[in-house]
Amino acid sequence: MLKGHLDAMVLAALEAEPAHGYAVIETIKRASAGTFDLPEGTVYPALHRLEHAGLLASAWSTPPGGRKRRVYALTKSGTAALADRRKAWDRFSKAVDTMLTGGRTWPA
Amino acid sequence: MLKGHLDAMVLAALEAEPAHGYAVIETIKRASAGTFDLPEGTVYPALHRLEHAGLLASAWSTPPGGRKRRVYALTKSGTAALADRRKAWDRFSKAVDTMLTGGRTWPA
DNA sequence: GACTAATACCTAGTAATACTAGGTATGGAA
DNA sequence: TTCCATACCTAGTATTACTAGGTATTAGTC
Repeated sequence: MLKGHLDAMVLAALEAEPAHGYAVIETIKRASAGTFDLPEGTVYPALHRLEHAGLLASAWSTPPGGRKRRVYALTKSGTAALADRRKAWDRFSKAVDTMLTGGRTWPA
Repeated sequence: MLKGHLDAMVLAALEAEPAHGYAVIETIKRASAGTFDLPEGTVYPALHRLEHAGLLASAWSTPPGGRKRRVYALTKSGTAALADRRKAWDRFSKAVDTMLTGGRTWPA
């Protein structure tokens, strides 16, 4: 349902500050008002993919009295990629909007 | 890049009037101002899929002095599906927008 | 102390999707 | 007659997101 734009959302979730996988899921759920309640099997592989592509870097951390977490942060490439993805999304969504509404105002 | 929303666009392209595959490609290209220049290998299988799913019906036609074409039209299910897809797109795109802009106005 | 829920990570396998790369054929223009 | 645009098709491929499992820790409850 959201194929192809997951990466952009994951990168965006990490823009403000580095975070671990579970937190990324929570952030996306909250920011999308529940529309995107992504399963872990979707997000963890995506994080690995993005790290492998050099857009994210990770490090293990163990907060005081907490469990071990892998914290991901945007790399320089990741920041650039996010900017690209935003532009791509903008073009993409405008084009789909035009296609689906035919230029009309969407009836209430 | 547009995975998952192709069907909606194909259905929308056929909403105004029935058309054949090649025309659907042209319609989408024009309506999206060139953003979506879909290869035939993407659109024809999609038309077959949608017909198989009962959302489209097709008939061969040979216009005077023209080649044989397969003309597709929305079925009743197709019209309903298009309405659903539009709503889904609306929710989806709003959620991604929020996620990517973080509620901020997008800087120029 | 036992049990449960929430947190936190992971992977193998699967279904679907869109695309690549081919192929066929006709009509009109150069 | 050669080429381009039209018009259709399919087999195979890469990618993607998801399903369905598994492991482990911490905190709270009974």
